[in-house]
Amino acid sequence: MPELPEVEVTRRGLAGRLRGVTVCAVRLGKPLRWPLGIAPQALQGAAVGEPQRRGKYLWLPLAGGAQPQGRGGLLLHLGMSGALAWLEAAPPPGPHDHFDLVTTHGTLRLTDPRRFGAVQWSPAIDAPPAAARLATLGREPFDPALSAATLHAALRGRSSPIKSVLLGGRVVVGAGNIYACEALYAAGIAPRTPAGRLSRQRCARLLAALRSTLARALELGGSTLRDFHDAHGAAGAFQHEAAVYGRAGQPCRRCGTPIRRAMQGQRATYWCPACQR
DNA sequence: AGTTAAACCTGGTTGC
DNA sequence: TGCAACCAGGTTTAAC
Repeated sequence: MPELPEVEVTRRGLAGRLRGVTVCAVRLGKPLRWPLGIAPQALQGAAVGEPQRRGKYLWLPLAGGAQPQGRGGLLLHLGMSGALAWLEAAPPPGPHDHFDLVTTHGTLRLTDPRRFGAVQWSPAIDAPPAAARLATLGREPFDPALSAATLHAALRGRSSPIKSVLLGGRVVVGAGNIYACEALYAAGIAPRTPAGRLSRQRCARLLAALRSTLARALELGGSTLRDFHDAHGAAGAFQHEAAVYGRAGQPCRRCGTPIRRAMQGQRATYWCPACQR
């Protein structure tokens, strides 16, 4: 679930709450995608910093731990079904609670039924292993340096469908299956169009559509299909506004043509065959 | 190098 | 009702 808007909503919900907070303990549940990479007790006494986001990853800085190797931070990913919660009084962990950062002021808890999520310690965001995770990521969608011209140049020569390229995150990060479908609809571009065949003008439309789609999702607190909740337990509302995602067979909100669904690279793609060319 | 398929997991829904 | 098959927000690895 968690695409850029959901991760950013989570970050904003935590921002300001972690100031002056110190780690008391780390509790681990079932294994997640990656090992933590450090002994949990080494993080005891570390001061928690402000969370940062890169793509769909969160970076939580830690400083001044009881042991010098505690310095660094945690790289977190919510996977498909993860959600982070800030709990001032944490109940005992449930069967899907796989990571607790217990602090002096509350507990940061990762709940993730499918366990595609991850938490990994790294000595710095630009040192391994975090750096390796982030190295292949494309541009941030709201990076002012990302323009229609740079997007057009990055897509040149690529034969993959534009939908797959958006999902890949190596050109521009942030769009997952929901927002890739929605942005392509807003841009009027058929998802199977070879990426390298988009004109510069269509790249401009796509970039604007991606930005407006993600911005609208941020306003609505993201999308909650099932598992996602922000740091304070609130669900998102964007799913009620989706124009194509999950609407196979229903009429296009613009022209009435039934929305189509097809598998593309092992993922379901939704589009309007009349509005998207 | 670029593209595509399969794998990682659990739970909910659908269909026989 | 029971059970098998299929589907789901993402990334990583292996195999063309």
